[in-house]
Amino acid sequence: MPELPDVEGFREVLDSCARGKRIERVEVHDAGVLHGVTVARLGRALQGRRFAEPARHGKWLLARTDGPTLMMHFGMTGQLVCCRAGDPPDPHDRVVLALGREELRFRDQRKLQGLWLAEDPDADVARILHGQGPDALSLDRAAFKDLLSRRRGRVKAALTDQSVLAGLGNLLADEILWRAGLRPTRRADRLDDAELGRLHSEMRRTLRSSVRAGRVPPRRSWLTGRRDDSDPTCPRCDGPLSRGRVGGRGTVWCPRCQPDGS
DNA sequence: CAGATTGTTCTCAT
DNA sequence: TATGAGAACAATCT
Repeated sequence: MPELPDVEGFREVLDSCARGKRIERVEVHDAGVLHGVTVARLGRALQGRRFAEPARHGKWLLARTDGPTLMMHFGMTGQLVCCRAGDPPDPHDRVVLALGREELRFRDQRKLQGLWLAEDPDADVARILHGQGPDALSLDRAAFKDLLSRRRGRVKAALTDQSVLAGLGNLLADEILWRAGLRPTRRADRLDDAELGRLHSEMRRTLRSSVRAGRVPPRRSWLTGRRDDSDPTCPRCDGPLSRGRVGGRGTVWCPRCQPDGS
């Protein structure tokens, strides 16, 4: 689930639930989600700290405090939820930060990613985010075109490569390519200027609507709302959608609206 | 039971 | 050097 819009939603959860509040207690229910930090060290580093304004880069959420920064990555199934203290625990609540009346819970079924601690909020954040490309929402048209036109692989692979631009996942990439009318298997460096321009506009439009919805909305007018149908049809032309594998991920496209050649 | 899954990362091949 | 395929990771669901 978590792509840029979901993580932006978690950032809002963090902002409204935790900003300005003091971390009274750190409960680690499953140390398997901690990366490069022990339970004891995490507790010592966070206890007594106050949350500051959170930030996001791509799919990373940065929970800043008046001390270290807690960095979260949600993998495929992670979420950040704000509960009242004493709300019934979910079996997948891996880490709970008690804030007084509220609790911030890092909930994750599969534990593919998790929590990192940046004790030095400048150096460590930079180290952990090293290799991430620019955030997809902050990329202007010129920079986007420049980035994509240097990629010789498939355009979908470029869009979902976090080192090229950060934030797009499998659903968003398919949705954006469908809207732009581009086959996911097209080589990025063979897209012409108009196609790159379209791709950039559709990326921004799709991201904006998705951020508003807190996820890539499965509306029937979107590709995302059709991709799990047993015989999916294109919301635009009503023709059958194709399924395949691009860059190792399940990919859906419309053979009519997303032509093969250029 | 086999196969699939919205994320990342690593290895090996091209 | 850059890409791509496939596996691995974990825990389900179909």
